[in-house]
Amino acid sequence: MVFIFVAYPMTENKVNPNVSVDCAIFSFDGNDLEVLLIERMAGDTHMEDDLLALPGNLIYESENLDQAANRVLKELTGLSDIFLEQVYTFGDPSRITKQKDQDWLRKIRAHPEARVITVAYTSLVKKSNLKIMPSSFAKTALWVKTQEVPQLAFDHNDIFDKALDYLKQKIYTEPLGYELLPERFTLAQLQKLYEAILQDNFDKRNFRRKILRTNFIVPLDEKQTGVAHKPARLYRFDKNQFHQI
Amino acid sequence: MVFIFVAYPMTENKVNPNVSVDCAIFSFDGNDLEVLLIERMAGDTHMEDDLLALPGNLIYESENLDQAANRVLKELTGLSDIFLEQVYTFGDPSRITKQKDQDWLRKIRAHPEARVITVAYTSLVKKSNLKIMPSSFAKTALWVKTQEVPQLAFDHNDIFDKALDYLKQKIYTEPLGYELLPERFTLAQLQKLYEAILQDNFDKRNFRRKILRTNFIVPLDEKQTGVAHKPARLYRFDKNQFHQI
DNA sequence: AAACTTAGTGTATTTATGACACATTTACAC
DNA sequence: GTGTAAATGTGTCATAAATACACTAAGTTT
Repeated sequence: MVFIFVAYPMTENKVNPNVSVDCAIFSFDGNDLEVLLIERMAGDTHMEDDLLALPGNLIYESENLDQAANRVLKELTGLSDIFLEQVYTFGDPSRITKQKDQDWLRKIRAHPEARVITVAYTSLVKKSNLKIMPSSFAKTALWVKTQEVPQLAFDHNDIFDKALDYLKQKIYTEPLGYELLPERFTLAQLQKLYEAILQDNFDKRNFRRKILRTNFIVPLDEKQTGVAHKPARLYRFDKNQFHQI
Repeated sequence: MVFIFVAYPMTENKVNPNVSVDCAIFSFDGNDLEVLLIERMAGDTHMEDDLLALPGNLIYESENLDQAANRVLKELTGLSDIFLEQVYTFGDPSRITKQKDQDWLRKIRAHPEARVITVAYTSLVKKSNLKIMPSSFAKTALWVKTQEVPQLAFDHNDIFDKALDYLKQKIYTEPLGYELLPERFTLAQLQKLYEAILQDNFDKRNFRRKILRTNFIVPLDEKQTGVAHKPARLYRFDKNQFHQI
């Protein structure tokens, strides 16, 4: 039997050296869905006119995939304590064909030519709670409206699409707004969120009837203040209720 | 920087040496859902009282994940030309804790202690079309009713559960029966299939009305023959129709 | 010809959906 | 302080879908 020898630094994963995780993190600005992207860096070298990317990196040998996703997201963006869910795994040998991706990998990876298999994760977060602190090879992290996502690194556009599909499925059976809206919110805000995710428009009266029937939101004895029109009643989520819209 | 050296035979995947695929293949015997399992073998050595497993094996360096799933399934069971869909990826470092799994890996793998990350695939097949021909390390391949699945190798019970959940979701939006029933079938057969997948019972009249409204099955001018009761009308699928039940 | 077995069908009630318009409450400008 | 702008909040009707429910029909077997 013929053997070849490959060298790995101790700090790397020698068992699954080319498995990564990528995170599609969504937020809502009141009107549009947004996704968190990073500008990547190669050491100290600035990459001129580089592609934006979803935050992601290789996994460690001793951690499971969920842990890897949480760690990598934190390292690149500073976000932690986020409930990440697995979406899909991408492993096509041709994932890495763009010149800019190859240039970047050559500067940062021990095996830049290797096919990397990546497990995609997604989550929803309230922007207001967050201070984004890019580090590791992320020069900056920024929110981009989902309608305005440009060409991304690697196959990250495919990953982004898959994550959005996952969201659309999920909103039918789970009260997703909990992660995206402030603690107290109006029904108009909730409706805009559903419209942003499902890419549709609903009749206000019908939407309210349907959403209130589910019991997963409860009315409060409070109103908006400081708005130049009739103030809307505020609601909160009841996490113990399940629903099906 | 400290380097360690690891040896790999040329025929192995040195880039992603511990990534595998596992397949949960379902069939329907007219009453129950069944899943395809293998008895594994270590070279020529019979493993006494071993656990059954889902067919699965390591991927090659040059193939994508879908291709790997198709190849592995064919090598272990002889099944080919099957539409396999990705379900979920399992990568917990503790996936391989059962003694019998460790014994088996030691006999068959270059790196038996390595954490293997596995991508789960699923598909539906008509048993009638198939000749199952176990080979590679599968000693036998057998159909087991989903209600009677025993403890399996590795975390294959988790994989099986996830694949079944995937099926349940899918039957609401796609005419799954196409892959599981004979070309011409009765509405009673179709109903039993839905009941088997969704683990529920439906009223005959209501089921018929609902399923016929979708237009994805079309009535034929033929009847069952050789049954000791009123023969049922036969139907076939119209693959061009989509539905939502 | 009687018994057995599964096929095939209709109706009434309740619940959900979709379409649609106007008065109410606040802030602000004048 | 009156008028205007802006978004809130609400009800009904028509249609469609879901649910619950029981008997006759058409074959085979004995």
